[in-house]
Amino acid sequence: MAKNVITTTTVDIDQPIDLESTMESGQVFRWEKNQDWYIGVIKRYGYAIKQTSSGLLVTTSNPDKGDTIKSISNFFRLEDDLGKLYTNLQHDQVLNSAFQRWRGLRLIKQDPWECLISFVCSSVSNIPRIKKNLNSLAKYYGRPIYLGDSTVYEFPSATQLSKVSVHDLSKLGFGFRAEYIVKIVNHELSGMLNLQKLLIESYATAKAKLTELPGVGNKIADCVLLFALEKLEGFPIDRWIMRALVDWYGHSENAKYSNLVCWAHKMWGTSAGYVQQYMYQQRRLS
DNA sequence: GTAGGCCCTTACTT
DNA sequence: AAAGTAAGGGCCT
Repeated sequence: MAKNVITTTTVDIDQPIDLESTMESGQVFRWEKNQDWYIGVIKRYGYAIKQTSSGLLVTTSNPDKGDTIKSISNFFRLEDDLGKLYTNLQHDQVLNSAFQRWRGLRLIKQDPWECLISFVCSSVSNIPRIKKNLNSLAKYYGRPIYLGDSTVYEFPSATQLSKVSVHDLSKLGFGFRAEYIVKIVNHELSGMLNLQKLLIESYATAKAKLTELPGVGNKIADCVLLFALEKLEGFPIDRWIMRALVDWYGHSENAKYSNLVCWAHKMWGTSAGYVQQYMYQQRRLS
């Protein structure tokens, strides 16, 4: 038997979905574009995904068709009703134009561990460098997955990263983030950190836990909360969102992070996360 | 509580 | 080519 058996599945989708803007919206770093396909990993399997008129075409190493559909639906949060979001907030001119420009941009539900490490890497970094860092980790410490002609890598668990030293990571170009990552791996290994448990905690409780970790402050915690821990009120404020809040909503440049998040929650409640994603895309790419 | 210096490099611009 | 700067923050004082 060949080890790289792949199957192809059509996933029909009745929700707005734009694969490209979703994959290029700074949520994930390890999905590579090849022609019309995005290639990456979800849990234990490799996937190549292409947008079609009726939804997505998916080629995968996952042998179970039903599980493939479930995984894809889960990953793209197809349970979220974007049409409703667009209607509910269409009175806001800023958001309304972002909704139209980026229609189908969706939040992604990622693996919490990879998400945490990814955003610790993102601190004062840039996209190409973050990608390089994460791909190094995956390639050197993760399990390879064969998907047709391409090889992708499962993101290494804390156990798989247990022997990684600050020196190793420094050589891979992590800079001052190397120390954070080694410490976070140890937190996870010691059981002091339990990301799965945070899935069922409240936003506030989970955020308090995350910000105890070295290298994780307000912003990075919000990224993990929103992109992986299913806290849709998560409202990460990076430079781009800050500029948007100042330019479009009249906030002061030195407004406090937590006050801004509070304001966002009053404005948008549990839609704050989606609002943030559209604002980010609009401010950064338009 | 909070302003400023510092952290390690890389990618990209002048 | 060399120098400068921005890059999806966080920590410590």
